[in-house]
Amino acid sequence: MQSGCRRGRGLGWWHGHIRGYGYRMTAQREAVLEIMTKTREHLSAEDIYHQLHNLYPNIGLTTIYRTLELLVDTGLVYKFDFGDGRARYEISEGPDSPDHHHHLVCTCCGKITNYTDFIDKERKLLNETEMGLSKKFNFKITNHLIQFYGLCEKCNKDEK
Amino acid sequence: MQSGCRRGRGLGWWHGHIRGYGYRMTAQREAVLEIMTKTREHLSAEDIYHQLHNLYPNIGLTTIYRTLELLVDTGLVYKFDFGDGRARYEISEGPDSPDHHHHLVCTCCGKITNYTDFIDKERKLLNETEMGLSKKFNFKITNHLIQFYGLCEKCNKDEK
DNA sequence: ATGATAATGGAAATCATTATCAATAAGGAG
DNA sequence: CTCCTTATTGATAATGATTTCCATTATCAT
Repeated sequence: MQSGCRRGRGLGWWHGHIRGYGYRMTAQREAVLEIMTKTREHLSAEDIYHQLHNLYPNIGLTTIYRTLELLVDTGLVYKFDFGDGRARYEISEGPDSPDHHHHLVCTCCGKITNYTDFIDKERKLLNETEMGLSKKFNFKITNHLIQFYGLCEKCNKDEK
Repeated sequence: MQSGCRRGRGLGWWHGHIRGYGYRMTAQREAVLEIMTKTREHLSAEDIYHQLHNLYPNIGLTTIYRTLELLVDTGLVYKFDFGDGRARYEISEGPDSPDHHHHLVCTCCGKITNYTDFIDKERKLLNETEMGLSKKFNFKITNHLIQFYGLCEKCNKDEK
């Protein structure tokens, strides 16, 4: 994939990105990114905190929050609200990446299912809509959110 | 419109709905609905609380929250998260109503703009997507959320 | 009108997220 | 490589929206 970009010192590909924004690279930020890139789950700040606590017993929850904010601001991470009262984060693949996906949220058990199907059609509609709305309302659209809610297979069965 | 349904006693059209779910009709619920139906704004629980405080000085914020939860559960009201740290509520017109709309959220000043354009195209795509996803993941979709984020006309100007 | 029970409201509790601030560490200059 | 400026960290306290508790009150079927 992008293995050709690896440097001898084992720096993550995100170093340049972070430094480019004028931020310093720290072990804590490294650690958070390490975790984010290795999972497809939708972690909360506390999830990350707990996972890191083994490796870095002294890392503070505050730092996790601050780091996540930074990562969201620089576009490395997406922040989501699935309605369970805490924010959830996921590494950004960019809206044009083939990995770009949206979410099905089970309103019963909270399970999140990623889907990539229909993304192309969605993207087409979204582009049209964004252009139309931008023009009509003079609204400069920078982002969008699509989410489906319902019952996952398991909860749907259990309900009967 | 639906004025033919009015009864002599001035009961809101929602009485039957609420009673139908086995809930009692109270002055407080009446009052919250009264406000919700008279505005196109996206009120928070506290907004409603303050607006009601003039008429019902003794109404409790707790009751507002409980009432809103009830109204959401019975489908009379939609609950939204526009990212400003508090839930916002809006009377439901039903996803098939001609008043059904989605939202543009200004990430700078928080302004919410309703739009009804493109809703038809959206609905078409959403239906297809919902059917496809339901089948593929055995996920029973009951609801969806679409939101656009960006800068409203004013904030976009001010930024320059 | 009466009684069973749902609903209310005020205060206290939760809980995710932020603010504060002294101590620490990153990284550019020399 | 070392020093120094300044961003970053982490422990703790604060915040603020939403919930929980529970004694009091109001609804409505009978």
